[in-house]
Amino acid sequence: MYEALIKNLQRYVAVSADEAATIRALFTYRKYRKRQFIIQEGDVVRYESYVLRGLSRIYEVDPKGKEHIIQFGPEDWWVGDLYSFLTETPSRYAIDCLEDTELLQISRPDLERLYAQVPSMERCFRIMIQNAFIAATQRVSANLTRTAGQRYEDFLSRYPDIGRRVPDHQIASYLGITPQSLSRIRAR
Amino acid sequence: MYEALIKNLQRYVAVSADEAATIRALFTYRKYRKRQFIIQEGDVVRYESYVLRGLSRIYEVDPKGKEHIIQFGPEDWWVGDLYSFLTETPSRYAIDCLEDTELLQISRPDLERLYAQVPSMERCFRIMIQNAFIAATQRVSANLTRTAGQRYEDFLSRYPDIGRRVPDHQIASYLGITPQSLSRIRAR
DNA sequence: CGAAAATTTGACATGACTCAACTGGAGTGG
DNA sequence: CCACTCCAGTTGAGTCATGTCAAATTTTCG
Repeated sequence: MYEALIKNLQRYVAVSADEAATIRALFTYRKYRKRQFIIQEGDVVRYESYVLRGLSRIYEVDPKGKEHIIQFGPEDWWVGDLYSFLTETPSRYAIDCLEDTELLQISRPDLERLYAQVPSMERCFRIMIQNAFIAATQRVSANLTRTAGQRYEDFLSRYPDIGRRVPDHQIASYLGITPQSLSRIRAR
Repeated sequence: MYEALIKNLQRYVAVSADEAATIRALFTYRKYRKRQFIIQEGDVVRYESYVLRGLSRIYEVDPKGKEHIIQFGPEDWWVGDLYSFLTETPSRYAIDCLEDTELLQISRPDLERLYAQVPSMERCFRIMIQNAFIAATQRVSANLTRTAGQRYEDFLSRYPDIGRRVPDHQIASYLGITPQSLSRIRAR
């Protein structure tokens, strides 16, 4: 089951058999059920997680109790809260599962061991984070330049799969609008 | 003048005298005047730039001709468009100078040489991009959870310096509101 | 000083929100 | 297998924040 992770890392750097063994040794397999929390608000995040199977969501709860989805975590994505993970500070976010989910998790010390023992991982993670940064920048830009309706269409064409797997009100939360507004947009 | 760059890189990794020489050899110093373009929309971005002095803005122009500021680039920040830079694709963004600006620029081939000749740069850029990603994620989250007025206060307390250096209508553009709305928010 | 840019203000339009009610499935347990 | 509940989605009415358009005022800077 580590194969999916290793294949994914190999998109960016070569991974020898030895190195693959090190990777296998440092990541821990873990299963979560639908609705189960991976992280709760206020936890110090101890693991970054690669999604083998399933779907989760990272979200924030505002003072009025409303949930705002920051990101979905489908197969082959990473979920976690880098800020909390790196600073060992309580997280403002919660992560829970929209479907039964299987993860490969790595702790902070083990990630540092990984960088030390497999130097190409430094490059590999640099590239993966770079891609995540580009995506986050595009999302900031879309929030500034596009209407809610356009962002909804963008979302469906970029993540058709997620669009089929989650209820509309979760997508509304990701887009930053109410379920009612999304319903009206869809009715156009 | 390369000292500021090297000192900044040393926040994350050690840099030997030899390595510093390599860095000096691969970055090019360049000056821009206020209002001058560093990148124009449609350009393929050939350089990532470290800001030695001055202030620039990365922005996008929407179909109605309105400018939306994605990011400011003050001293010690990096400006550019990673997506265009990496994919050699025309940029959707423009970058121009709000003040006279001095940059240290590196091209894609030279950046690859830097990674090859100074392996710790792979780690250094991983960490810097990681920080940029965290900041971008926080901005996405703020757009979802905070009102325009709160985002304005957040901006002023996080970047008091930029708040003093740029006119309000540029901050409005960064916050995603009109100058008129910002003026009314300020009047509260 | 004078022109251009930035900011403020007013009147009005509009898009999204809130609150509320209603519809239609999906899942559950008797 | 049906009744019941729960949840997602839709729809309506009224409100509010922000946008648009226009003009007046202030500030900046050549």
